[in-house]
Amino acid sequence: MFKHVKQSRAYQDVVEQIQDGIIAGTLKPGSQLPAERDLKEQFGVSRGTLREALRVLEQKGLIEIRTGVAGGSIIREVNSEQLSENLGLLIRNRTVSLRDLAEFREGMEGGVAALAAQRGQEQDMALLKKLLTEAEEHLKEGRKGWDAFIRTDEMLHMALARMSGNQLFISVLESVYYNIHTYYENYLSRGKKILQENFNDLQAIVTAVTERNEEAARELAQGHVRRFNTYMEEKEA
Amino acid sequence: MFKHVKQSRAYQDVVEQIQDGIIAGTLKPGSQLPAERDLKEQFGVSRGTLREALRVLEQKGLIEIRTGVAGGSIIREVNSEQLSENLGLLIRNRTVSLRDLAEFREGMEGGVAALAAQRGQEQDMALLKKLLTEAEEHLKEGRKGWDAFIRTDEMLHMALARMSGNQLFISVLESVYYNIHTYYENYLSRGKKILQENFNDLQAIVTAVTERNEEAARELAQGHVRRFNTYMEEKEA
DNA sequence: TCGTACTAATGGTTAAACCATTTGCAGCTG
DNA sequence: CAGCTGCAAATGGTTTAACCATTAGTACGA
Repeated sequence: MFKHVKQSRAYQDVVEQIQDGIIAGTLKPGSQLPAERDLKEQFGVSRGTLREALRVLEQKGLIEIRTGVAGGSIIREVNSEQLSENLGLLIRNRTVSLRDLAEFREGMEGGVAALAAQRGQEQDMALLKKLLTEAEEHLKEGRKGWDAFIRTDEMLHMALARMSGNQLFISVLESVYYNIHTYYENYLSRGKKILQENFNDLQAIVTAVTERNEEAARELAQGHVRRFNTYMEEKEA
Repeated sequence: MFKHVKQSRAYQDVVEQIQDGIIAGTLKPGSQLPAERDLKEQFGVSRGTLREALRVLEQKGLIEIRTGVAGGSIIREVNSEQLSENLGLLIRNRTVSLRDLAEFREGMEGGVAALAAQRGQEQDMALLKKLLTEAEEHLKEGRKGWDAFIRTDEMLHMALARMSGNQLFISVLESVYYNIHTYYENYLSRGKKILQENFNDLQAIVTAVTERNEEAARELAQGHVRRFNTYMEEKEA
């Protein structure tokens, strides 16, 4: 439950002070920290120690460091980049398999679809229909449209996630998709028949969402993901 | 898709070389890197630069650094700690509401229960029953057993997550529970009647899991979480 | 008006020294 | 001999001071 205490590490103290400031809102995204030579005075540490702290904060995704005059440490808008990186590391160390990723996604897409049905605005619904039309067009293009279809499919899923209004779903699903595409691109299902089935699923989901039928959206999305996981696993074997 | 290239940063090069070694398996978990004063020679950089690289690797969770003779940088077994930290930062920074956390959890618990029903071993089932018995005892203790009941409830949910055999579920749920307890402890439902209902739900879920009834387990777990989210939201209002 | 070159601010790197922590061993003591 | 004490050495942690590299702004000249 608790993390081990590492004592007498000055840079850790610096990291925590800045991090707390960001979380508390004292340090707002976009604003700049003082220059290293100033900061080291304020913290009462050497520049080397301060820089180790800044490296840690950078790795956590909390700041971005630019060189040159008017450069320096800029507080970042927090995003899911670091989460993605860590997921990627886990995956590459074989701790997380394709099956794990897919199962995880299955767990979430149902909830996302239900929330999207509940909270989507008119403009969101319009976007869904637009993406659906795009997908259909890519499908008609035959083999050369397959990759584009898969991209559109993903955009549609991410649009649903954004409609859920839940940043956790958005960030985590972003990570999952990023890692699936980076490390398992080849296992994504292709082929006329299977993509047609995929499209039919999407159409049904979008219809349920636009009709604000939460339970139908949940069931359809879950079933859809589950079925396509099976296809991927067959391909993996 | 691609990350921005940051040029002329020597420490990044060091990070990548070591990280690649770990991923490729050349550097195995548990093994030690040479001392800083040796490493800096091998990489041809100064000690300060090398240390910035080590700080980054440490923050990524790839190495652990110990002081003293026989200390140094030890390659770590990759685990979910960093993922949890990132998720925690996202949660805190986005000022994610209790509702967001709860919805997210709702999305996952169903999948977890279904997988647990599918993959649980005999000993896992035994643990579930043991935890259920404990929970019942805490319930009988009245008001003073409430906190203990909630802990047991959480342990039961984590046991289910572990039974799923999916490291992603395990890591993410760990982080979600940790953050709920850290920031929303006061909103957790208490009271004789409500905890009794909670217990009944748990009993039903465990029964479904031990009978390997995936769909029942999924439905029960999802419904359970959803219902208790409503209670929490009422309390929040 | 445009472009070139200089200037200054800022992060990136280096070097050498010293501090702090930890392990293990030598030697002392009972 | 058993066990404690304290020192020595290895290793990470920190400091200092200097210099290199990159970049935005500015002054100046074609």
